[in-house]
Amino acid sequence: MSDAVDSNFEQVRTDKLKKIEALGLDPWGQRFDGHQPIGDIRKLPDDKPEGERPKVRAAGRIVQRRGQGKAFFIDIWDWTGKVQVMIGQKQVGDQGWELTQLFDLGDLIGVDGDFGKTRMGEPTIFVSKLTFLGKSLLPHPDKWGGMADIEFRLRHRYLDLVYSPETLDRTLRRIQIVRAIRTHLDKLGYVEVEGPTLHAIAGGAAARPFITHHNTLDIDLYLRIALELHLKRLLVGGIEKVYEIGRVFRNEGISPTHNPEFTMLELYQAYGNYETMMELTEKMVLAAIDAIGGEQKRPHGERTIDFAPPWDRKKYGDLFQQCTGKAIDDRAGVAAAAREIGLNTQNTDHDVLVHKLFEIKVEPYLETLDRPVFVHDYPAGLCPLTKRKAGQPGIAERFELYVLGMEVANAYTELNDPITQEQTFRQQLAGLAEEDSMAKMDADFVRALKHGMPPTGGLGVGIDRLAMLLTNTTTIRDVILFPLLRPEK
RNA sequence: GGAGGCGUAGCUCAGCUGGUAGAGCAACGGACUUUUAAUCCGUAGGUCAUGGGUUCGAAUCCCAUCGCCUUCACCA
Repeated sequence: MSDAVDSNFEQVRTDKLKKIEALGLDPWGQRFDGHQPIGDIRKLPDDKPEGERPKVRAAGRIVQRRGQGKAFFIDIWDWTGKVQVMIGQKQVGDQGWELTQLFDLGDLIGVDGDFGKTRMGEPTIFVSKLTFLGKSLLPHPDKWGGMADIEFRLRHRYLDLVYSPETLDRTLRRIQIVRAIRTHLDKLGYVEVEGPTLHAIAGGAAARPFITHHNTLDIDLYLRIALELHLKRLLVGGIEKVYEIGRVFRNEGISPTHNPEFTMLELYQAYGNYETMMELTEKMVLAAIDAIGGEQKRPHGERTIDFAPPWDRKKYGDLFQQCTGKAIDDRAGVAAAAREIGLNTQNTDHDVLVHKLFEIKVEPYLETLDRPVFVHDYPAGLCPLTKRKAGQPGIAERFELYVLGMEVANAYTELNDPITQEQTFRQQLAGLAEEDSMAKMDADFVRALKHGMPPTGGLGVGIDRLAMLLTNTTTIRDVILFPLLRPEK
């Protein structure tokens, strides 16, 4: 961006600001009570004859202007809609007319007038009184060109919200989705809590944390990578149905489906298991869909997702057999299939090998499905902190919800056995690479478990990804208002 | 982090195998009291991301740097 040119535009507008002051007006505006949402005004009858028209008061941003001699037609925008206002020289007086000459695209104004139609049939506020509410010193994008540059839109999200209707729409729908989830869970008797964001030990997931520092205590702290370990402490404390919707931070790559900070729902129900969570997940997502219009067949990019219940449930092992032709416990067959596609089978755990094959052979198949599918009953080796199925020590009670191949939810029958938990912590630590060595034994958490945690069903949902799927958005950066960007130089 | 692509006026974009930087909107000056693809006449606006190099001559070719996008890897 060229400073010389910017300051030129800015200078012109600053000069106008001074002229507005010279008119005795406040160029930054004052409290302006009682204005009606433009969307509401647009619903008023606009076919009344002059004299019987509804009186209205609106406030908004000037987004388009058409001068016509002694009359101006201006479109003002607020977050509920857009409406044309007509400003006539006779109607607003000398001061109002002089002010009108000083308007720029982007300025904020308030209008009082009555609502009707012009001769051309356009719903219009015929202004009797103008109030100046705020000057814009920098030029806004023009309405016709719009905002096409992705980087420009991300760095000027405030403009994107005004000039890209889909951005505002998507933002509001995401908010409705989250609110519907909260309402649904509250109705079921879950309570929402707020766990700490600064952790002495970043646990609950396999991810690299961000490091920060507390000055007075003089200790390094980590931004949380999961909500899990504190919510489980609350289960020990008797809070039986608990959830948190909150930001977690993972110091990893950025992609259309990954932002370094993102919003997770984690939920735990004492005396439940993963089946409890499957039922809950389906109902909760359907409640969210209801909140934003209710269509269960939803477009997503080139595809259509059909959320009509009941959603399919497929066993991990069955999918594996279907897509690889090998039984999941066929050690020789799995190894052979792995070698066939160039995987190193030396010193690799059988279950780990199975999952690599799953990613390569099964996930592409899951991407082809246009309905959500619960994949359940995972190999126990993949989820050490999950309870085993009764009588099947090789199978863990876990499911993941896949939609178009995207992992949206992950749920477990949680391990509440502190002895196994502690062993697993130790095994993980022993096998960690140098760069992951910030992971530590969470002795305090194990101590909590030793006081007795109920058998529990637990669920995690990536809220951003769910919002993507429900709002037909293909990049996570468009469901997050301020995704991480490198700072401008 | 690897590989590819992109970066021209405030915004949206042209600019061919190297030959004096363009348009529309926005802006500025003037005209017009009912306009709605966006009235008419005129004016101004650019270190072509940044820094090097090749060349008589670079927005255009080469190298490096910065930023964004796509993709792979890691994850949710």
